Amino acid sequence: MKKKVIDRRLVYELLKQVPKGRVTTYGALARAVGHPDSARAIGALMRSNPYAPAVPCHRVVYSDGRLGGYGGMKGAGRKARMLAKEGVKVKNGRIVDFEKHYFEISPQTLSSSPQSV
DNA sequence: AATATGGCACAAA
DNA sequence: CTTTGTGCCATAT
Repeated sequence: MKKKVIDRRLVYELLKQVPKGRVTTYGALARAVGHPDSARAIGALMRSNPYAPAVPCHRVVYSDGRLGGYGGMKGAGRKARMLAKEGVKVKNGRIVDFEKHYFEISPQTLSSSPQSV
């Protein structure tokens, strides 16, 4: 039993590893950090985004390929614009070729020791 | 410490 | 395909 605390640092690091013009989902990100069920938690971390703008939280979208939210689901339009500017085409709130722009994050263990049990 | 909020995911209809 | 409802978790105040 380990602590069920998502490593903020790890989340940001993983997110930072997402190249420009590429997008990922909270779920995938959550998995990358070792919390496959904490997709929402990831959003929670992004919400405060203490590492902003070092962390491109705007590159994180829904698993459905939609944009998701941004500032209370109000600045989603802005997010779309940013992504479009980076090369991710967004059409009517939906990412074009989402899976094509989708970037699967590698579960890097960062500086922590994996110590698999 | 507890409540409210929130930038999600998945299933079913 | 769209919409509704539920479950999960962490943050901020």
